[in-house]
Amino acid sequence: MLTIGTLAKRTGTKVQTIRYYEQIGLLPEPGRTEGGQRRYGDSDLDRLAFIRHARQLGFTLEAIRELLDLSDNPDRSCADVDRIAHRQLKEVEVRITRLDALRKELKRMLGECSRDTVADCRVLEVLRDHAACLTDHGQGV
Amino acid sequence: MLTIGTLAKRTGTKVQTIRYYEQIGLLPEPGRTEGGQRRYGDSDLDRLAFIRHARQLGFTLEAIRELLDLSDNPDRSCADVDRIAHRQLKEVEVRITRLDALRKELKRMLGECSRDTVADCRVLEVLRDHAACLTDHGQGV
DNA sequence: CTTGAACCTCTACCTACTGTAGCTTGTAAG
DNA sequence: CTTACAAGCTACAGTAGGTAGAGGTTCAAG
Repeated sequence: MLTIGTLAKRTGTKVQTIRYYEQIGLLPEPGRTEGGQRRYGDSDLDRLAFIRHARQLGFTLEAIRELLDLSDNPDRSCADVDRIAHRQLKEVEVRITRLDALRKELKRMLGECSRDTVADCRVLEVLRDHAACLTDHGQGV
Repeated sequence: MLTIGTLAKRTGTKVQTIRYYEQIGLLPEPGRTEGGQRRYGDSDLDRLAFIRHARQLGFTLEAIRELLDLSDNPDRSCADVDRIAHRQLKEVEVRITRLDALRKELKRMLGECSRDTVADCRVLEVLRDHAACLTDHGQGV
């Protein structure tokens, strides 16, 4: 039987985060000692490890909830899992594309800075530039 | 004199967001009509455009606050602006690196999926894999 | 003068946690 | 057996960066 602190250390999670996962129903309510402290088993460790790994891969808690549901029904089609993972991959790729454009813009901006006073700072000028800004109302990062 | 709705349309911002920026002190309190409605001038449009453009480049509101402060004191050194922009560039590059690793992992995972039932789904197996997860407690995405 | 779109304030909600206050439990040492 | 104290508990507040809705008021066109 593991205490919440041990579980936290073994999965690299904060104690509060574990209680939070329980609160939102991602982790089942564990057994308690007479005094009311939580005690976990190995299946909790596995489940939490799964959650943390998926989080590291950028899955939202909602997606993880779906994955756990699928995982609990082993006879369902793998295609659902596949679909969720594909969606995640797409999102990651979109984010990368956006960040890359952003990186280029920042580099360009910095390349033009003459390092003089703010009055004629290129960086601020670029940021002030309406032409680029008012015409493009795409999503932020 | 512009209404808040016009300002919103011209900058691609939601009306509530403009009021939110005012609330946190990023935008100055504008003049009001007798009835209490906000009315903006061109300087407000410029400032908001600046904010939105910087947000699109991924700057935090705190960083934008700094940039606006610098912008209001044109005699200060451009180096401060440069420093903020460099910090931003670094952050973006870190995020890209992380996302790219993530993309590779997702692709690898999906490549191995046999599309059978969940019972032997590779995606879930990878997510369950302790070896990778319990040993690496790096920051999430 | 009427209509209705756009404005107002205020409050609550979102994600995914994190931190704090004030109190209780568990455990090891003496 | 007692004591000390780390680690646990609940409950609530706060973070970023907004977004949504209720319920009421104002503005401008027809």
